[in-house]
Amino acid sequence: MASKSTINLDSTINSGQVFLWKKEGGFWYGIDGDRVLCIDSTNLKVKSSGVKVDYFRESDDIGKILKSLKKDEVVKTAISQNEGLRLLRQDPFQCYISFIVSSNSNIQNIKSTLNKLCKKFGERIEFDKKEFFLFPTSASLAEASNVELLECGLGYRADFVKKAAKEVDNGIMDLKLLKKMSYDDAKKELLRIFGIGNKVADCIMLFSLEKLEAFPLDTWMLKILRKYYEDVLPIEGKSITEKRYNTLHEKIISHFGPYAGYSQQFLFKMERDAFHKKWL
DNA sequence: TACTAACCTGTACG
DNA sequence: ACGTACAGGTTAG
Repeated sequence: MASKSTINLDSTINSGQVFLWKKEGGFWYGIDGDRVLCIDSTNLKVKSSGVKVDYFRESDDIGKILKSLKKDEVVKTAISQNEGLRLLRQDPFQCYISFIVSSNSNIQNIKSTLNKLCKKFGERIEFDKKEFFLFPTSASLAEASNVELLECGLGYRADFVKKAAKEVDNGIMDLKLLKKMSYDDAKKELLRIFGIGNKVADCIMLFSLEKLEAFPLDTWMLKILRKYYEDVLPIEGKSITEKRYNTLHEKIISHFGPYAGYSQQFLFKMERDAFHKKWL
């Protein structure tokens, strides 16, 4: 079992998995679906405005997971540089929309757009004598006008967001159900959605749908694989096609093991930090 | 099937 | 001030 004291909040929040967090006077405040989370950075006490969930995945056997991950030397180094980095268990709908918004964008833009979406379409609540806007419901985004969505800075993704929200709102896309499905089946479902490709599907599955074998391959991860895994996991060609993505993913699972998603998170964090890339 | 251009926004740089 | 480069994944051709 993970002890909360082993979690490094700063590393965890600044690792590209969440966007709606801000630090104010020793406290981290974050939006997760229909609630606000507040975490004391020093003793990691969690206060929440809504239902409690295991947001920090404390029920994971992190000792066992880390032991498995450390079989790989590069990951072992990445772990030593980021002790306490953890995967989070996010609200599925927020995660689904967030990573659709993330496509072909960067962390600063994603954060800005998601904040605007919350402000325009989310419920306003007071928590800790501060004002917050919860993540919009699928219904509110499904009904949103194009103009309003564009005002949030979505650009051509406005169409993606609206259609994706509609699919959830009318029940055709059942995110809860995807949690119970296999990796392959859940992925097939997500890929139906306009605006969701391989990378975004893997992010949604890893961060909110209990698929620890998901290994999102973005430009950074491709860079990492070429740099450290040239011999074990060679990538043919310059770009990554659908077919290559799938065959590579299978090889990744057999190399990194069933918790490959955790490996990905450590590697991603390490490499972006090495290039001094900005987080939240 | 495989490759490539187009897509929108915000920021940084000259 | 004004253009140009760049960060990013998915879709459509």
